[in-house]
Order: sequence, then C-alpha cells, then structure tokens
Amino acid sequence: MSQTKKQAILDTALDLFVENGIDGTSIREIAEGANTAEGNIYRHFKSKKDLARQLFLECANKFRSAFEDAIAHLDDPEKQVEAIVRAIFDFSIQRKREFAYILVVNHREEIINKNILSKPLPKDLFANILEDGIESGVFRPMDSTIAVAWIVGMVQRSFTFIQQGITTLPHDDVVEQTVDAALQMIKT
Amino acid sequence: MSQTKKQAILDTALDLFVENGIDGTSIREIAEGANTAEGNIYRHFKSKKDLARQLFLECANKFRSAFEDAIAHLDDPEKQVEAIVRAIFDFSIQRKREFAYILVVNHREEIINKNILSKPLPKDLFANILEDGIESGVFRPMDSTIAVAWIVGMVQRSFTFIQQGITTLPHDDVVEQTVDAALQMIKT
Amino acid sequence: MSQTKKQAILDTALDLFVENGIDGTSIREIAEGANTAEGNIYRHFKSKKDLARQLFLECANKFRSAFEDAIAHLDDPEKQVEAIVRAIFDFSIQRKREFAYILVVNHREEIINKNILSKPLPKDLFANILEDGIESGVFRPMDSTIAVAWIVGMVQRSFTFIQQGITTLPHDDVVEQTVDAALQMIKT
Amino acid sequence: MSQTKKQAILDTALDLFVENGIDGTSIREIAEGANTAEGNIYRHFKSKKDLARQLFLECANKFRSAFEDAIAHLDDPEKQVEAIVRAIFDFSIQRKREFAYILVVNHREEIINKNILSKPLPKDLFANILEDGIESGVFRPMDSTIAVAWIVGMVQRSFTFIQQGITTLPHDDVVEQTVDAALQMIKT
DNA sequence: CATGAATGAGTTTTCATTCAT
DNA sequence: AATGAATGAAAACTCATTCAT
Repeated sequence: MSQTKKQAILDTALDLFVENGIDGTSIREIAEGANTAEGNIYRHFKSKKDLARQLFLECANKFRSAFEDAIAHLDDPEKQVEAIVRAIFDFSIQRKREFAYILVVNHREEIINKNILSKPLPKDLFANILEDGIESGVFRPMDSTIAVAWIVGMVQRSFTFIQQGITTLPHDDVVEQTVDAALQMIKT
Repeated sequence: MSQTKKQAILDTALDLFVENGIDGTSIREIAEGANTAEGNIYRHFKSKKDLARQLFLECANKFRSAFEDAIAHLDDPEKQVEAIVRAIFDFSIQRKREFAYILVVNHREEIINKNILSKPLPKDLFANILEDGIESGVFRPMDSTIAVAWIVGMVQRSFTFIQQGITTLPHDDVVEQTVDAALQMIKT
Repeated sequence: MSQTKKQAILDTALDLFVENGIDGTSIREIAEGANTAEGNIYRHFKSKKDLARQLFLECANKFRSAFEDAIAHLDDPEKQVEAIVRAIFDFSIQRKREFAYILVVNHREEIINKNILSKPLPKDLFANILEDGIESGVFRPMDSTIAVAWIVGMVQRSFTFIQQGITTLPHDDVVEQTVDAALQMIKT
Repeated sequence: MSQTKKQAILDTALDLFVENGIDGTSIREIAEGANTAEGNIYRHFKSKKDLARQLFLECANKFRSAFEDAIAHLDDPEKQVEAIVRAIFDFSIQRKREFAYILVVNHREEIINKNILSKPLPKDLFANILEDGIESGVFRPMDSTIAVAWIVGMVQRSFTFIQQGITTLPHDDVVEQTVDAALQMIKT
C-alpha cells in the first residue's frame, strides 16, 4: 500500500503537470487526486520541486529504455534511424503523458540540472548512429549533433501538431511520412 | 511618457517571462524592473494575463512581419522555403527574446486562445507555399501541414541546441546546413 | 497611517513575543492584534525573523539611549555604576516589554547575529567605567568584563524574581539594596 | 533495552533542545538522533511537552543533588555560600547541557508548572543559609531572597559570558573571582 | 496619472500525533 | 514492541489585485 501511495502521487502529478503545468498545479490538487493528505506528499518528496524531479527521472528512464530497446538488435544505421523515429512516435503514443511531461520539463533547468543523467543520453547514442552512417557513406556529410536536433524537432513538432489538432492526418500516416522524410533528408 | 512607460513594462515583462516563466514572474518584479509602481501596471493592462497576451501579440506580429517580408517578393517555392528557414533563424537571433517568448507561450492556450490571430497565420502561408511547390512538381508529394511541422521543428530544435550550448557549431553553419537539409527533405 | 501600521505590527509583536515567545507567536496572531492582514506584514518585514530582528534593534537602541543618558553627565565611577544599576532597573520598569524582549532574544543568535550593533555596546561602556574605577583605586582589582557580568546578572535575576513573583519586596527596595550590594561587591 | 531507548531519546532531546530550542526541534529529529521511530517516542512519553517535562525533571534533580551534596557536610554559612557558588559553576561545566537546558526551560511556565518540585527547592535552601548567616552576623542585613537572585544571577551571567566567548578568562579564575565577589557582597 | 500600502485568498511546507502492520 | 506511513491542522509566506491618497 505504501509503495502504491507514492506511485499514486507520482501518477496524479504526471496527469496534472501535463495538463496544467507544474506551476499551475498545487500540492493540494495532487493530494486530492492521489487520495491522500497534503502533508503525506512531503514524506515521500522533499518538496514540490523534488517531486517534479523524481517524476522527470522516471519518465526519462522509461524513454531511455524504449530508445535503447529500439536500436538494440540492429546494426544498419538506416534501419536504426528508422527504428528511432518509430520508437519516439510509439513512445509519444503509448506514453503520451510521459512524453508530454519530458517536453514540459525541457525548458526548466532548475528541475533537471544536476540530475545524474549518468548513462549516455539518447541524443548521444543517436548522434553516434548518425556518425556511423556518415562514415560508411549511407548518410551524407553533416554535423551529427545538428542532425539529431533536426530529427528530434521533426518528431516533436509533428506530435504537437497532432496533439493540438492542427493536423488530422492519421497517426500512422504521420509516422510513415516522417520516417521517409527524415531518411531522405540525411541519406546520400 | 505613458506610452514609454507601457513599453518599459512590456520590455521588462519580456525579459522576465523568458527568464523565469510567466508564473515565475511577479507583478512586483515587473514593476521594479520597469521602474514604476505595481498599481500602475493595472492602468495599462487589465490583468497579468492580459499583459502576457498583449506581449504575445506584439511578438507574434513582429514574427509575422519578418515572415511575410521574407517571402514577399519571391515566387519560386524553393527560394521561398529557403527564405523562410533563413527568416526564422534570423528572427531567432535578432529577436531572441521575442522568439523565446513565442515558444514559451506556445504551450499555454489560456493566453493565446481567443486572440484574434486574424490575418492568415505564418504556418498557413508556409503550407500554401509547400502546396504550390508540390503541385508544380518541385517538391515531392506529402502532407503540407506535416511538412510545416517538420521544418518548423527542425529550426526550433536547432535554436534550442544552440541556446543550451549543446552544439558549438557557428550559427551561420547551422543555418546553411538546415536550409540544405530542409530542401533535400522535401524536394523531388 | 502607514507608519502607524508598521508601528502597530511592531507593537503587537512585542507584546506577543514577550508573552508567548517568538516561536509561540504566529504571524496570524500578530496580524489580528495589529488589525491588519497577514500578507501586509510581509510588505514591511521580509520574514518573521526579520520582524523579530528589527524589533530587537528598536528595543536595543532604546536601551542604549537610556544607558548612555544615565552616565552622560557623570564622571565619578562610583556614581556612574550606581546610575547604571538604577538605569537598568528603571528601564526594566518603564519599558518592561522591551527589557523582557531583550532578554528573550539574548539566547537566539540567529536573530541577533550580524546586526550592526555598531556603536559601542552598553556592556563595553560599562566595562570602561569599571576599569577607570579600578585604576583610580575606587574599585578593587578584578576582571572588568566579568564584573559587568556580575552586575548585569544581579539586576536581571532580580527583575526575573520580581516578574515571577518570587519576591514581594517593593521594587524601590530591591533597587536600593541591589545598588548597595553591587557597590560593596566591587569597592575596595 | 527499552530503558536504554528511553534514555537515548532523552539524551538526544537534551542535545537538540539546548542547541535549537524546544520549538525548534521536531519529534522526527529526535527520533532520528535516537535511532528509533517517531511513533516509538509516544510509547515512552505522552507528548512532546511531556518529554520536555520529564527531561527537565531529570536535569533539575541532578542539579538539586549536586547542590545538596555541596552543602551537606558544612555548617558555616560562609563556607556554604562558597560551596554553593563553586557547585553551580562545577555543574555548569560538568553538566553543561543540563545546565543550559534548565536555563532554557526557566522562561516556559507551561513546561514546569505543576511539576511537583516537591522537595525544597535549591533556591529556598540557599535562602535559608543566607538567613542563618545574617542572624549569626556573618552576613550583613538584607533580603535573603533577593540575595539569592543576586548570586544566582552573577553565576548564570558569568556562565553565559564564558559560553558566548565574551570573556576569555580561564574558567578557574572566573570561579575564584566570583566566589570572592559574592562573599564580599554579602559579608558584614 | 502615480504610488505603494492593504487585502485576502491561495500556496508550499511543517509537524505533533495516530494508526495499521 | 517497533516502525514509519498517514493525517490534519496550522504555520509561514506569496501575490494578483484593489484602493486611498
């Protein structure tokens, strides 16, 4: 039950943070949503910021896992890039809240800062793959870091357009087209 | 003088909103920064939200102008897309605060919502251009709305990578490579 | 009126701090007593600790004045010591709350700490007088700092005994006897 | 073991109460320091106030013992007064925490109040001794209760001056000088 | 027009105490 | 007996907004 409660708090916080933003969510609302007392949140988390941080770590780890799983058994850079784009889209669908929260936190250094994002970050793994592809001549010469920015930006904005209802294209079509576009963009 | 004061308020608010977020900025701080009294802000703006809104309109209009100017005298879709990418990058440099604020507000419907963004939005103009190019066979078939998402996402993320120091590539190189990549992505 | 309000806050705080201790007094109680809103206290004082500090400074300054006035026009060490003892007692009667508060704060370094008690402290002036007396042979040889502790302790404890009703001796008698005792203690 | 645990709680509480004050110390901190669970403290003490009270009784009893031992085998009032002053100083050194805690609690009636301080209080014993001395002509005529206040105040303040580093005189010298001063003050 | 004191509702946080295990 | 999660009331503090001057 105790672990359940901490998880209930994290779960409610995720909902509310994504919906109303971190500043737009009060501890009281989280407590109500998690069916517990305000004070109890402070047994599990040092402060609201700490809650936001731990929640981010959880989400970031889930994302990292999904990312790593996607590229684990592949060694063709092209296939890997395709897998990555699909994996991010998949994650953005199956873990919509977690993905949205990661985007929310992205602009808030106070929350991320010293977090020991110890293992290599997904974006670094991604850059390595791109470099491999460039070396082997599958991808054209370019700055791999910026290329990561391009592809990540493409996926993220597509997600946002879907979320905000700007496009009504079926999700699968968005994925297919984005995969194709990304590959055409970087291939020789 | 009063116009000057109003502008000083908007100017300070822009600084602080970008730096600390809207919720993270108090009316008092804005008043101090603008060298005026708290109560005086309410002479010029109905509320804090109204201030954030008017500020957004100002920024959005500046962006629209830059955008429209960029494509005004061009009629070749390829040149236009190139011009758009360059224009966004230029804007992100010369109006860094305004650009960052637009991104900040992007996730906050309560602030944008009913704003009569009357004139056609940049992204719609952009989509039209892409459609022209697709029709004339310069660009390959694709959903123009999603293509806008791709290119906007590419530029925005590149900007973020530069801002956060993730890449140290000179700004001009980022622009050139991004222009090339975007065109390669959508061209036949 | 505004100055009046800040003063009302300080005044109420003095009452309550002396009566219930600093920790035993809530901002709400002070606000009620001063007939103002809780939030308003924070316009005038940065925090509860700041309030306690400013209040202490006020009290300490009043005490210093009384102390300095007492010895101002005297130059005979014996007369001066007598005047000091009487002055402290007088202060403890006429400014009972201020005196009690000074004693309360005495044990709380966090509140006093960096306070620029710039001018020479009463206890240092007192020590100087004792040294003069020792040099001129009126007082017997002794450590002047400790002698200050003795006399201050005598007066303070006598005050406490009166406050707590441990002695029922009339105040004037306590003063006379204490003056005599202090002088007998230090005279040659 | 439970007795040991209770003692560990009292011991930790003494440390923390002296260091941070009673209100400045939380049950949780005490539990941590005593290496036990918060809830467990309530097995041994009815409430925090009860803990503070029992702790005070312990300290007060230790002080009473030291006090009584000091005067037990003496019958010369002068020797007894000397012994008392030395005993208080000794106690303040060897039981610094207990002595400091007694001073802390001194201002908090809610904690002491109904405590059956059944046996005659040290200060009453002290007053009796002074009266004996006055009757036998060793001490000059004075109010014995106030005289207790004087001497207790002298010792306490000297202790405070030492504690706060206001004087750097070696402890033994302070004791000697204070004994002499007290006797000179009250002797005929 | 301008000021900044005042308001009051809301926020985060703390903590003594209880309770289920 | 012991644990520490849970509770709930109250604390300190913040801040958008209003208002008297």
